[in-house]
Amino acid sequence: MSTRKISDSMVRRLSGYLRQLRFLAAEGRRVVSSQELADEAATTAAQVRKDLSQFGSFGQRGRGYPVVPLRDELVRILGLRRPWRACVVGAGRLGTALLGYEDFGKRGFEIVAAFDVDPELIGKEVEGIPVLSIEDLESEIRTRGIELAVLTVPHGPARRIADRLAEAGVRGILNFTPTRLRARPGVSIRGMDIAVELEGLSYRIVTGGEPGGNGA
Amino acid sequence: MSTRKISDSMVRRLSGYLRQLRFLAAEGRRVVSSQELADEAATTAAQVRKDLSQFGSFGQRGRGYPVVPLRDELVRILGLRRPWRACVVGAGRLGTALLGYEDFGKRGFEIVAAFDVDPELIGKEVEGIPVLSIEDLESEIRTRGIELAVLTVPHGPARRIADRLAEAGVRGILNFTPTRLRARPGVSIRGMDIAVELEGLSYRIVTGGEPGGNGA
DNA sequence: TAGATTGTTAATCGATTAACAATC
DNA sequence: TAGATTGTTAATCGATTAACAATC
Repeated sequence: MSTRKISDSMVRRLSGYLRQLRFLAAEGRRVVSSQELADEAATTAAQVRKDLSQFGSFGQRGRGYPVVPLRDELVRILGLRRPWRACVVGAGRLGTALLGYEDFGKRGFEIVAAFDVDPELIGKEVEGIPVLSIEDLESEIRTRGIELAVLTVPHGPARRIADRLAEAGVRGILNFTPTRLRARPGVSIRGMDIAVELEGLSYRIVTGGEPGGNGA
Repeated sequence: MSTRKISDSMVRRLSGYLRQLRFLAAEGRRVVSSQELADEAATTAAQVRKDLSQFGSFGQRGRGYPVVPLRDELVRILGLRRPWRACVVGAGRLGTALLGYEDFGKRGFEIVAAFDVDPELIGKEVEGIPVLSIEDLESEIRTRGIELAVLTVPHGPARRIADRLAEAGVRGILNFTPTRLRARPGVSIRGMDIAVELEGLSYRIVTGGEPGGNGA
């Protein structure tokens, strides 16, 4: 199964191809060229072909790539054939906003619970999702089969809660806190650090460059 | 002034060093080694020294880097000496959550306005920030001297609004929408794409790797 | 002085780009 | 067949790592 090492930037590009393929499939398109995929994902046709060829030969020379089979292939590669069970930890403003983020479902991520410390919230539902006590974090994660966590707690408890999530068997954490989490074996971490991105924008602007970084 | 080309990943590391330097300065620490900065920013001591040496010689051999001067140097390099005037476009759940995100101010970004289409919201204040009509986007941006925009509108209008922001003279856009914005000369763009990051997590988990990507 | 740690050069590694034969 | 476009190899480019002389 051709397992080279795949860089983060390549995985991001694969997400971009998948998004475009889903769009084209919905429109009924049958075939797409590497050039067209490249345009949407802000890369080059050569890069698209190189990326895809890591996993097999999905296209037809002279014709392009068949939309639906390639989409399904990318869904398989990215591990999205079945939905992931996820929770939001921290039902504050940001957490609540994310509970209502409808694209989660569309993209294969099912939010099954939220956790918070606030007694006012615990036991209620927000956006149709039950808010549970963070005291029961470990047991609820186990009984509900939760695999991913979106972390939106304050800086103070962030590390400790990340440790508890790892302990409870969560496989991945999407970290919206301004806290750098230390790596834990068996747990993948992705950071969404607003301050870091804003500082990146600031740097690009003052140096007069618009190498827009990722273009997402 | 040493102007090599600086990669996005390097700018992200610089943000990480800055964060740690601010923390150390608040604690009263005088000196820090490349090794200590590396530990916090999830990189290596050699990388830290290489990164910093792009901009000058800030350390003392045998002693390390002086905390406050290096912090100030990074503030200067990243363009953070004066605060950036920013707005949030789209005062829905996510936009509102971001309006209350206190770290903006601490890190040198001042939110001076929000924009929305909802007549219920227009004219009110949310988190002490005035919500203005998106009809007045261009004029308000100009009169209020807004330089950055945080985009949290739905997919539908995202491209058009990004174009209007660019037209009105905004220098940078932090894009929380699931829409890929096309580059515009003079406007830097950073994407915070939740779906892309979740798919990245998914891939890392199914391939059993925890090369946690960024660790933010 | 002896120990520590930077700044910088050279070596390595990995990712991107270019080119083109294969083939639809 | 002629034109288009992939898959793949080779060339280029850039980023990271290692090593060590300089020097505090």
